[in-house]
Amino acid sequence: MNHKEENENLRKGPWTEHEDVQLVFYVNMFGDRRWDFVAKVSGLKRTGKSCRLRWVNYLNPGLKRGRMTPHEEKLVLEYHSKWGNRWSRIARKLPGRTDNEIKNYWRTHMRKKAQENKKMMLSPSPSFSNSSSSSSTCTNDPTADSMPMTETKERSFYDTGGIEMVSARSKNNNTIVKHNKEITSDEHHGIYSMDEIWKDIELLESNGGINLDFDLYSEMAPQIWDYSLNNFWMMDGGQQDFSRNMFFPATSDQLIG
DNA sequence: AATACCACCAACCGCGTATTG
DNA sequence: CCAATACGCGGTTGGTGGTAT
Repeated sequence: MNHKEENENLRKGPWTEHEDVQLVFYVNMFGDRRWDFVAKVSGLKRTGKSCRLRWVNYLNPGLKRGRMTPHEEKLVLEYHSKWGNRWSRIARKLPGRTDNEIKNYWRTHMRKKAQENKKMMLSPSPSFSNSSSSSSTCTNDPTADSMPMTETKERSFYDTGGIEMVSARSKNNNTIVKHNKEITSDEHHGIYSMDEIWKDIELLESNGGINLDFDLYSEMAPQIWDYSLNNFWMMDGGQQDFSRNMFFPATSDQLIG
């Protein structure tokens, strides 16, 4: 198959449960690193990039679900004031939260704040000191309208600096950040270790080997979803012991419901 | 009941960086 | 050292469900 045909066959848009099951299975098999390989070998008509994103933002069992707690909100504000839009870096400080989640949260949160601020500007009140939110005590007010918009590129209204932003924006600094990537316990919190994965694979193999051709959905899915329903995601940050759980997420309905 | 609006979230895209051959 | 490929990050968009009018 040539590249053009491959591209034409690629799926986009929302993931189906079937695809999720398939991806989870193959990530269990091969780990969450070689995404192009996983994408190919799984037979999913998705790019490695898309697979990675789905895993990182949704299927990863270490993820927390539900609303941000006040404490998390505070942390987001705190770290954002330090680092600016370094979402992945901030996410590392909030176990179970993804950069995407934090970014989305910030966007809606800040949009609200910006609107509140505009109102304040239009009808200034003597009682104005800080906006209603419990948490915005950081030195550089993260609300959009306070930010300069006249740089080489127009900035999004919520694109703020943060103390380290100036240096962090330079290429060199970026590299340094990556090389010195802090490996904290946060990063490993709730993540199924490779050892455990390989153990599982060994187990599978010892139980008659792995048959990649079987119909994953019909063969695996019922047990997976049953299991996940009863044991997996716990909403609102209840005690989570992911390491004891297998890797499978709940369906969207279960997550919402 | 219909619709308009808003908030939230999943997913895509482009680009820079890291890795590999 | 260089080019190709893969990965990761940040910005943006589009869909969906809930709420207000």
